[in-house]
Amino acid sequence: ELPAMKVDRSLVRTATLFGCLIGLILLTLQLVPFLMFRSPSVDWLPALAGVAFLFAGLFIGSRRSSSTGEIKLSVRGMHRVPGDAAGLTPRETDMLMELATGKTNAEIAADQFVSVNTVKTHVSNICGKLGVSRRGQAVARARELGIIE
Amino acid sequence: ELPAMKVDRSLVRTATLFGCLIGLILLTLQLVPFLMFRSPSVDWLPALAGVAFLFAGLFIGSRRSSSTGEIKLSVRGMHRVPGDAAGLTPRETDMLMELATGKTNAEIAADQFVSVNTVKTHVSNICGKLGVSRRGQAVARARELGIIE
DNA sequence: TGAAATTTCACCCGTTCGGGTGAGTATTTT
DNA sequence: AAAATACTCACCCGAACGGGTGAAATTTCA
Repeated sequence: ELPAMKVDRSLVRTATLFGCLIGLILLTLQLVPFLMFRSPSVDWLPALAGVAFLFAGLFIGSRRSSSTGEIKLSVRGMHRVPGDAAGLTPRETDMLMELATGKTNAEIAADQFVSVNTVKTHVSNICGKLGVSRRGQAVARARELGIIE
Repeated sequence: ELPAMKVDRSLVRTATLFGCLIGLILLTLQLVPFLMFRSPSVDWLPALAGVAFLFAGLFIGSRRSSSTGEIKLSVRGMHRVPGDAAGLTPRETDMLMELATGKTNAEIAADQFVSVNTVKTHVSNICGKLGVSRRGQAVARARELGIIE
């Protein structure tokens, strides 16, 4: 199998934000004069490019799997992450990293672009797999197992 | 100043338990024949020794300050512990160690022989000193600062 | 392609946590 | 001895968490 394209998670996030921002800016630059000054001369090419950037950003951002450091759409297979040893799925490992920083479920949800309920489910599953009952214990256990740091 | 008598925290706990156990055993060995067989010949010296051991164990156990690794009644001064750097008191460092294991306030309270309210106060103060708002963040921050591990 | 695994989300309910306030005791320092 | 610091405990309330159940969409893999 091909080696997965390694991309830093923060890099992915930055790319996502920039993609969205560029898209919005380009879009705004085209829409504002049109709406404000009734200017009939609108270049639709930059506008379309803006929309494209926007969706590209959203697309990449929504599919990023940060724990593996890979973008899902790049390659498949070869997912050997620390969490595997404990039977954790890639997504669960993501959540575990967030847990280790002491974030609330709401904060994790915002970071990972999912709902609070989803985060709760993941955390619950993590606790089950690590044989603990609370998030704090999960972090401590994960450290013992070498999943973290 | 005299150097503080260094005593490992688990050692202190062990000493406490053994003190209590020895006291109870000695006491039982004297009381059982007395109560069961109405034996009038009771050696009171071992019995008293048992009581002494018992109270010694309870005394040491109740005053142990585990974070410093010192027994409070030993010496005073010279309290240089990791937590000092962050302005944490010895007791607060104790609590921090407990926090890192993911225990609940109730569990910590039981371990440290204080009330749940006391634990809450300590945790709250720790969070304040570390500039965070939740216990999970406190643990993460403490790790960054090298207070833990 | 079809079964298994993963990821996503919702709702309820009881427990735990965090923030604030106040206060008494004990220890250390000045 | 007085002041400062540390430790202890209590109560209230809103927010966060944990446990359980159910379910649908997606992805992975045989």
